[in-house]
Amino acid sequence: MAPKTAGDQSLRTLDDPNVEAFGMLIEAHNELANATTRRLSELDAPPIPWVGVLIRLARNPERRLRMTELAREMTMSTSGLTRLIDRIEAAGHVERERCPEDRRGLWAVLTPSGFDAVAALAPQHVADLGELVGEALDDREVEELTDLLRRVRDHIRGMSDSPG
Amino acid sequence: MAPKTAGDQSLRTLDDPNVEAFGMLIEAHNELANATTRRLSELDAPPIPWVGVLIRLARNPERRLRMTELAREMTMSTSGLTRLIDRIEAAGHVERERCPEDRRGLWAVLTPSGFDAVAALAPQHVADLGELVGEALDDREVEELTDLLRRVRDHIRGMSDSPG
DNA sequence: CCGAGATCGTTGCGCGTGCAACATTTTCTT
DNA sequence: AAGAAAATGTTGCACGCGCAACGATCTCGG
Repeated sequence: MAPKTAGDQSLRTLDDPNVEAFGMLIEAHNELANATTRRLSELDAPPIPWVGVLIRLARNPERRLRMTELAREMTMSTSGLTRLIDRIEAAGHVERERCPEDRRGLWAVLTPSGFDAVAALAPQHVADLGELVGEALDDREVEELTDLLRRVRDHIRGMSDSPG
Repeated sequence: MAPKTAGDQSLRTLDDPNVEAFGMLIEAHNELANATTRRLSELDAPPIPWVGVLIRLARNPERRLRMTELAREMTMSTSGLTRLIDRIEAAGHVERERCPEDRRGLWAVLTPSGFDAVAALAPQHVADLGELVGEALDDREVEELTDLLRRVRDHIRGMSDSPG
């Protein structure tokens, strides 16, 4: 019998369901993000963060969202969003509009060009995700996955709102 | 009744379970990655990618992995991994070792210092994830989440191995 | 045995992001 | 009403990553 290394015990701690879930979340995310990016770029559609912004704006009845709110929904820093909107605005898909009732604030407003861009990429995007996700999981499982992820997300957001 | 914008129909396509799951995967991943990074850095533990490398090396009985294989497991490019290992090696947690039977290849080998680092951060890491994930989901749900994510990951990996 | 092609890991380069600091405006406190 | 504190969005800066190109080595076919 080969002698064990001294620290083996400490490592067994890492055989933990939550750690495993975390690792799998990272790997699945990376695989899915890479695959989706590849497919989008083959149709010279914009990269994923652009799509995230455009979709969120398009879903809103007003076709507009405040910068900070958009950053929060995108789970990214406000400075990151500033540059992101810079680029999307340069492409003509979005415009900044001053906010009357709070003169610090800005609206990110979807332009007609931006709307067309979403409409153009949507079918292919849906088809891609159907292939990448829908083929791996049946309908019920997809909904379950969404539900589990949402609960994790909301739990963490709730913690950082009132940090321990 | 307010008249509808012309393109509204196209956007309804985006109300798709797979798209929703995709969005939730990104958001949950970002929230979890941010929260975990914050907690690790409070204990001046290394950032997440370091932990990913160290854990994978520590789990291996030989305490070593080939660069390309490690990159594949980390779901990152080999060039990205080269720099990552550069930094971890500079910190003394890993060493590169030439591969006898394939003189192109290198082993990334965990050093005792690297092993200690994993052992030191493991308990806190497990506790953090217990709080971030385990509190949001019960045991069965965590395993279900892991299973669903693994199946998505493997499905995509299978597709890119034999691309359409 | 030799050459074409694949594989391994590294490098130059550009890009997208987060952090800290900032000006501006709003909100809270007293 | 006035000053402190918080919130909004932008900027300078540095960092980590992917892509393309590369030298080195292995593999396979003639």
